[in-house]
Amino acid sequence: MSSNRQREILHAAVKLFEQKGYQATSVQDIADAVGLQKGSLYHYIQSKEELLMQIADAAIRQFNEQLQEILARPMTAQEKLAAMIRMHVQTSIENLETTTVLWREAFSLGEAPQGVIQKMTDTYLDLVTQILNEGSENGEFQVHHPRVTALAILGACNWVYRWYRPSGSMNANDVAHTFSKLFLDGLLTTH
Amino acid sequence: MSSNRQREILHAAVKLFEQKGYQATSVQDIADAVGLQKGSLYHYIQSKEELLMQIADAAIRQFNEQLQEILARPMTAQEKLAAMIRMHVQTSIENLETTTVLWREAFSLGEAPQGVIQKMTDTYLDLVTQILNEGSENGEFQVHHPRVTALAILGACNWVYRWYRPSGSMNANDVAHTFSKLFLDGLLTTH
Amino acid sequence: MSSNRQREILHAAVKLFEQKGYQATSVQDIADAVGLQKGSLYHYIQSKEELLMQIADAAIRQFNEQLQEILARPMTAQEKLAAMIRMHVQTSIENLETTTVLWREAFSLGEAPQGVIQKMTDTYLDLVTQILNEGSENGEFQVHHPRVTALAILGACNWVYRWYRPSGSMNANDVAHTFSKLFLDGLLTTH
Amino acid sequence: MSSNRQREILHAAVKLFEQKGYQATSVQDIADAVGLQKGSLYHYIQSKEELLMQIADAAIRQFNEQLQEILARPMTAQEKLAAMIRMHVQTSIENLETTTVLWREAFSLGEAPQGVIQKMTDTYLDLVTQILNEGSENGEFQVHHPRVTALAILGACNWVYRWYRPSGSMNANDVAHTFSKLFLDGLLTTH
DNA sequence: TATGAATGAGGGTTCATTCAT
DNA sequence: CATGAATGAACCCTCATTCAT
Repeated sequence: MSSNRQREILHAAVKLFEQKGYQATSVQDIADAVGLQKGSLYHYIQSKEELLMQIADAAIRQFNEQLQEILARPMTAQEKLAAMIRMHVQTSIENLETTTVLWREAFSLGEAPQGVIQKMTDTYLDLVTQILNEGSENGEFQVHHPRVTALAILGACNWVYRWYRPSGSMNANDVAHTFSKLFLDGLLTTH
Repeated sequence: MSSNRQREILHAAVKLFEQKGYQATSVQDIADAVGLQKGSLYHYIQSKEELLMQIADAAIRQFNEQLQEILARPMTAQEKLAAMIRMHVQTSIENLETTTVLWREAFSLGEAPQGVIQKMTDTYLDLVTQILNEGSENGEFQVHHPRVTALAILGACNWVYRWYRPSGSMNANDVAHTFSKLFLDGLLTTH
Repeated sequence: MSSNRQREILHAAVKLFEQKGYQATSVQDIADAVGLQKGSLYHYIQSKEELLMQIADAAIRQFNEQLQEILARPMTAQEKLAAMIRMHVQTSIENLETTTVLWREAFSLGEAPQGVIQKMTDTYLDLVTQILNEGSENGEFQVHHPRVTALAILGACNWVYRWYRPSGSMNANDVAHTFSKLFLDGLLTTH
Repeated sequence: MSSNRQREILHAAVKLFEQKGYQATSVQDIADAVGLQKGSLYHYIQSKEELLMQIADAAIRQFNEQLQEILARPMTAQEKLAAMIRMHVQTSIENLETTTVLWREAFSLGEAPQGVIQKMTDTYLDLVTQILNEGSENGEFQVHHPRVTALAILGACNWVYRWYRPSGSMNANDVAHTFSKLFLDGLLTTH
């Protein structure tokens, strides 16, 4: 179904969308990157927007699937949260280009496809909130406002694409560890 | 200097850039919004990009100035951090459109203006990091990695524009309070 | 009639038309050069095209008037031709900007004003041809085809604006002398 | 490489640039002339300016190449000069539109492309000057100032596009002959 | 006299997409 | 499968000119 060429094109699109932005990337740019003529691209894609949609969909889908797996494992809430953070940061960093496109460019999608992405993002938020509620209920966590707390954690994680550089001294584990400590223990020394 | 019309135009641009995105907003759209001919706009602006730059510049500048004020006040580190979070969330929410344009659209700027914005954003990060270092040094905080921690806090705060809706039940204070509790106390009940 | 301001404007226009060309010079450029607003210029001029017309008209008119004077003087044909060449080269060089505008930019005029300039140019050609005919009739000259010969002489003279630089080592007299020798004596040593 | 359409477009551009001038000719005009949409032109050209450059470049190049050929032939200086004049006048007249664009419109080019044309024009001048020097050295010519003399001859020849009309009674040979006589023998009967 | 806001038409260029070959 | 010609709408921006103040 998804031929080599199609994967090539998708990959080129990710790279270009990340570098120049979706709108600033022309179909010609993508064609050049895979060594095809502009017109020939349309044997493989339906539209430029569909390309963006595929990238964003695959990206958010991966986050969701991995989180589902974590939730299915028998762990305490705090272990689940730490695992979620590690997974999220790691995935973001390992697929920095894709993640960038997801969070920065998906806004350029039309209403309908954007709604699809939004729905999956909402689901993801629900799952994270669920971890917090679980910890709250079993006494592990004190959560002031689960949904907003989940949004805070997700905000921190999803902001990573904006500052993380592979050339820097930190790896994904370092970042995840710092995040986990912050969210679980807080900053204060006096508890 | 900044006439009524200029402010009108800026305001219309903020609104349109927030609604449709910078690239999808045409100069014609802005002209229509203020009741001018397309060409007439150019009595007030130099270019569409300059308009975006002005918006982004004013936005990040306001964040910086307010944070400077907070830092100048005689408070403990944890008070400063709470104040910073409250200010940041409140400003983001009160100027939701402007903030959205700042974080979502500034990427469309050319290299040079984007660099200016980036520099101010970096300064802001430095100031927040400074609060953490201060708290760390005087024993108030235990900070695993100050810079990454600052980025986590900023990520959470800057993500607000993506989910906050004025029509919802939460106000800025509610959000800020939840954020502060999370970052200061952490989630764990067992300390 | 022609106030100081009007002369100022004309002068600025000549300078700008010479430097950037008529079409590439905006009314704003001229306004800037004289320290007025674009709109204020129209108290002094009727249109940008009229400015060009005035410059071209004055330029060709001066050539014609000076040639008339020469023709009225009691001289041999060869003296008249030499005088004409000296006058033409000198005037071209002394008013290099104006002359440049005349020959290079007048084409941008509309049909009617261009016709006026053309008529005066034709008259000038007639007067030069007349010198040649005079010399031919009285035996001073051997002229193969008076009109074409006149056009050759005028071509040489009118080309001067394209290569003459005041910073060079030649002055108008040097050029005129070389031209006269060429046209009167020819290049051949064997006569 | 240069398809039919490309030649068609070039030809239409020459015609329009000659008739209306480069600046007054819109891309729309050219598109209309070849029966394409404005945007479709850009499959064949890079820009309007590039079109002008191509025309001017080809024109001056042809003059240079033909002069090189003449210089390579074993002839006396006076024969070379006569041949140069004949070639120049003939080429100018046979390609009257192209020649007109070269001398009248190339000024509208940007600095860089204009410099390229200028360099080739300078080379041409050098070659003509070389003929004069040759004749001067071998005693055929008496040349007062070789470079200025060459400029006079070129001025006369390059002015042709401004007055020659194919509908007139003169052909290229007539003009060339008159020019040659003038430059070689001069006007005076008394030598 | 001088301003500067406003016009309105036009400028060159880009681009996602289609389609006959 | 691949091409590349063609579309047609939209893009940002410029500019000579007018006119109320």
